[in-house]
Amino acid sequence: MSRFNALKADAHWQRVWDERRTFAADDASTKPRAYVLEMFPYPSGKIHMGHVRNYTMGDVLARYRRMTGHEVLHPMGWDAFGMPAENAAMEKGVHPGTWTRANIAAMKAQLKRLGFALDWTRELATCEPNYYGHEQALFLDLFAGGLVYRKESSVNWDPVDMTVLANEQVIDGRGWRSGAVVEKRKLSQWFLKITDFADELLDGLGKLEHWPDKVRLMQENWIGKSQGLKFSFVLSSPLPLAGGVGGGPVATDPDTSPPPAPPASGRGEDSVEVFTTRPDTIFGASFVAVAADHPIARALAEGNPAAAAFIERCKQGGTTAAELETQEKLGFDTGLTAQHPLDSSWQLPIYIANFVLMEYGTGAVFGVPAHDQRDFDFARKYGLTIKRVVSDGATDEPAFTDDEAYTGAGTIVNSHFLDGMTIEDAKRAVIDRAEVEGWGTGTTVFRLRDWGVSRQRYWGTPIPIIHCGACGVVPVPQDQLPVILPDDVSFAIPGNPLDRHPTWKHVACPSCGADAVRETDTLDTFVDSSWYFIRFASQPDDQPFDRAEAERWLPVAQYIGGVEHAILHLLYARFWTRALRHIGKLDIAEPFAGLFTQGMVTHETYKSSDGRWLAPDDVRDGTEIATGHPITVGRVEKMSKSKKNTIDPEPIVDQYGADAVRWFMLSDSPPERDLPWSEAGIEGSWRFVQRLWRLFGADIDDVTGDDLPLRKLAHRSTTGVAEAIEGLQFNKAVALLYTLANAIEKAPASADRRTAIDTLLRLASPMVPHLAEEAWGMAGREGLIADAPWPTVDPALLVDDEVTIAVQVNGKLRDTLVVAKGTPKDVLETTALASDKVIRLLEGQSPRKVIVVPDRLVNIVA
RNA sequence: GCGGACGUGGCGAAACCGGUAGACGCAGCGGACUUAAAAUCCGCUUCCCCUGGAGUGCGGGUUCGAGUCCCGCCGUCCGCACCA
Repeated sequence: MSRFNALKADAHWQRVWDERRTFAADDASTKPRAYVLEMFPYPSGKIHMGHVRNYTMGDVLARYRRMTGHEVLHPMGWDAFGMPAENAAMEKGVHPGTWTRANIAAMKAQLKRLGFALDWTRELATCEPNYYGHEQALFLDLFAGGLVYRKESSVNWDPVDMTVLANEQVIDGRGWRSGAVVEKRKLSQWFLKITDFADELLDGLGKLEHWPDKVRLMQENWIGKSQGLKFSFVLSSPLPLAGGVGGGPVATDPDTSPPPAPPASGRGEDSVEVFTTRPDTIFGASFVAVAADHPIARALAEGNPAAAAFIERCKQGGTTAAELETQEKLGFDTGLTAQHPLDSSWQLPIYIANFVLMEYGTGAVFGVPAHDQRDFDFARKYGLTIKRVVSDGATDEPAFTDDEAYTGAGTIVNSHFLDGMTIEDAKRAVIDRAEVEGWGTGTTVFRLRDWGVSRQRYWGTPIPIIHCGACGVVPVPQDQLPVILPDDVSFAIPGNPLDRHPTWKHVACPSCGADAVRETDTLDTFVDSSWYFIRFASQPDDQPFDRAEAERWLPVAQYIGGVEHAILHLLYARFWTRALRHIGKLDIAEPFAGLFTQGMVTHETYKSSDGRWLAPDDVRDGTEIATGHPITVGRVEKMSKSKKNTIDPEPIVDQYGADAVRWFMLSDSPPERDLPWSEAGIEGSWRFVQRLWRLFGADIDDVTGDDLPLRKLAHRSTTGVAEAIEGLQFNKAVALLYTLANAIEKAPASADRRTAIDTLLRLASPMVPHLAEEAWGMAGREGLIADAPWPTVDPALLVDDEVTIAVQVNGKLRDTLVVAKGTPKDVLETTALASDKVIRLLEGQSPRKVIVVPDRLVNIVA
């Protein structure tokens, strides 16, 4: 019998699936629906092993759901805007669109070769006007709904590339591409009001039962809800102001919508507002500190060179983790003092401090050195009072002699009316009193910031806004959408080609007809990926989606992707979905009912004798092929170009076929953990594919006879594999299939064996679909196995009538008994005590105690 | 610093509610077939001082019984990070 010819079979069945549109989802179907989605790829040009693993997992689930009678939506598209296309344009002189579309074509061909059960009729690319035009419409809907605003904000500016960089693109203070020192610049940026949904997004996490705890926790921390007290200290002397500092820390653009945040300096120029989560320690305060860019600091700097110099110094501080770790707490005594809200005779010094962040809370804090480590360090350095107000039970003395701050539980002391209270009670008491007396309010503060979506880039969705000298910000009218990116752009010089395009940005104001200019910023590509799963579910020409149609598919039943998207993408998509609900476009709260984050594909790393990284192809039998020198084998790490330990899937598919690659992706490692790629592993997968082929191809006509144990195993395997796939435990499903295949190979010919082979074929078909179709066709079966049902299970065959009982003496295994299931306790005990080994161990003594667990074990305590 | 996850053979890993630790795969070893090799098939494969003993990172505890539960360490990885 011949080998399984994967190359031939793969191509054949992929064509058949395509021609028959086997995996096109039917919107009109009455079957239960299952929306299975993997995170769509960025079209970099080539798929990598991570894609293969991700899409194989989704594919097995999608194919399994089809077999269990679901109408499955399993689409694929392209997250096609983004910087790499512009970089390619700059480096190779190719248009970003040309580059991107060629990459899409290449990657689509690669994906097709893996035989994924995808509905290609719904393919979309975010860089096409028929996608981003609808996104512009949604953006304007959100704008009309009050969820979009514009304000000036500080950005990372690369002065060489003349563009804004994301925080992730700033490495040690320099642009990742240009290497230029990044500047902070104030630019007018568009923001989405994700903070309006902070509480909702946080609460919603609790209902996402089918999400990994890890991701929920990460989002919870990211949203960062803190409850406490916001209150004002009255300044003891008026600020030496030159014309006033204005309302808040952030000067607002004249043409903006109202910014959501109230001015941070509270009641005006004669007070400083602070936020604290520890109002219970209010009597332990010994100073007030404001951020370097706080209005008070800025006002002071105008007339005080020393203050100005200090603020400059703060700004130079590094922002990397390591720098923050070691950076000294620095303060500048302003000479100003603030009056304690509960004691008008108590004056606290006001410092400008480098550890206070303008972005969080009110940009000002009060310091309680005894019970906050940072305040403690600061107080030690500047000789400020350290007063105990929380007792750990050891002492109540106000003099605090410990070496570090005490942040644990305890009783409030040295605090007037709070004395004797617990921390929680004291918090409540101070907030109540502040609210009654009117100097503060109980407040919730979030770490989450509004989402800045402006990017000074060409290859993105144009923000559909027109700036008119007379009318201000004017949305592009719906009938003028989409705002299409011009094709005739040049990347010869840095900066945003849209901004310097000769004609594109010049338009008549839709409102008054005067000369006006388009917004030349484009949207963050995370906007594109915040709603693509809705467009997959419904894609009419005249609107972003049909509400009823989308609601029939959504939410996504199972979403699968990398954990690197745990926060940004998944939080933005959750926000966008809730924002659409808020404006009445779609009544879905959570876009992804189930989430699974898969592990990476890893590989050994190799280094030459002189320390160069070597690719797996450069290495054979512990030596470098080119030089013959011995190599060192390094850790197993994530595949990366820099360490040269990548394996390109394409030649692997050429050599072993899609099914062997798919099988390998599912074998051995639990899907959420890393999968170490190995040559031996793919060889093993290939051998198993061939073994299956031999099993399926054997002559099995006209055999009769029973094989009850095998029949039972086939039924047990069917439930086992089903449970494993539903739980996304593909490694367990694979192990069960090996076990079943092993048993079938060993079993003599019988009718049960023939049926077991059919069962194995169906159970394995989601994983090795090409082989399964080929075997199915060869056996002369009707239609496609892709359309065949999952085997039915006879529950009676799942129970064993014989069980093996463990016989322990003092908890150690000494013997086993095979007895009928349900054998009564006393019989088990008698049988166990009659065991030769037990008799020998007991040495004639009678047991002190015997524990019997029916169908499980007998433990004899001697 | 804060938060979290994880530590089981040479390797990837299983082990349900506390009940026979190591299923399944890889690698390895022995054998069959072959002129030979590949492929395939059969068997072995946690360790040791092997009629027995030890063993799930280390040290304690609870229990008739602990990989699983509790306490304390050690280590690895991940996320956030001057968050008031």
